[in-house]
Amino acid sequence: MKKSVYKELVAASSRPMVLSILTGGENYGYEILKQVKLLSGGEVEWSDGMLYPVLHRLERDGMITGRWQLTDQGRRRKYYRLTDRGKGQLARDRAGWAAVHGALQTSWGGGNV
Amino acid sequence: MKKSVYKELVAASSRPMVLSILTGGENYGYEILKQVKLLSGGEVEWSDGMLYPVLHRLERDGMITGRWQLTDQGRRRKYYRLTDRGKGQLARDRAGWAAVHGALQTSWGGGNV
DNA sequence: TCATATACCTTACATGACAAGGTATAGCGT
DNA sequence: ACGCTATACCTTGTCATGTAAGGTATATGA
Repeated sequence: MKKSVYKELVAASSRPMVLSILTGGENYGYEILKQVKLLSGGEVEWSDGMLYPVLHRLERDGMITGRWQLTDQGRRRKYYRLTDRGKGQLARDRAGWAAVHGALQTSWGGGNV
Repeated sequence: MKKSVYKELVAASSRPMVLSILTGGENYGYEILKQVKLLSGGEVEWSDGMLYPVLHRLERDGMITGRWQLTDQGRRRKYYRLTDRGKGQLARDRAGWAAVHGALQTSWGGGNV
């Protein structure tokens, strides 16, 4: 597993990342895990033991809603969908991320790195 | 205090931000607090109760070294300086940040946000 | 005299990733 | 029939970290 990403960074990005992925339509945990890896070009790999609690919290807080579905192959999946509340949270998360990223960019550019 | 920045984001950015600020030369806690606010255009405001433990951890881990100094006005300050180890950590943090930021950018651009 | 700014520090509490474990089914090779 | 891998979900114990709230002390200006 790639370890360039420290855990605080995972914590900071998990909610906006999941919400953002769900703007592309319903999705389920195992697939989201693969999406994250794909979106980062293989740089970011989440553990499932971290993702499922994230999904449960988001559902508990009304950011997403889940429904169980059985595939033709006989596997059970829990599909999640973004709520209006989740869309609002995503917008706030993006704003926060932009603020911090901007400050880091400025300090990186301004310093003699 | 501005609250667009959730605490996980503070946790993810505190180390690279402090290390980055110290690439500009020696600095002390109270001034770093003001630098962060300045660098973010007022968007990010850290509490001092969060910063001091960060500085202590960084010093404990050999990323920075501190020395006490008395100003002409009779105030005591603890000035911190970046170590080689700290420079290496900053490089890794920047790489991790870039990976996650890239993934978020892709998901934001790819989704119908 | 009193409020504000400077400048540092600590503790109780809640949150969240990580490691490690678990359950169960499908598909493949031998 | 057996074992291995992938799919697909879940939980628990431990550790790290921000927040809120408190503390100490000095300088400056109204």
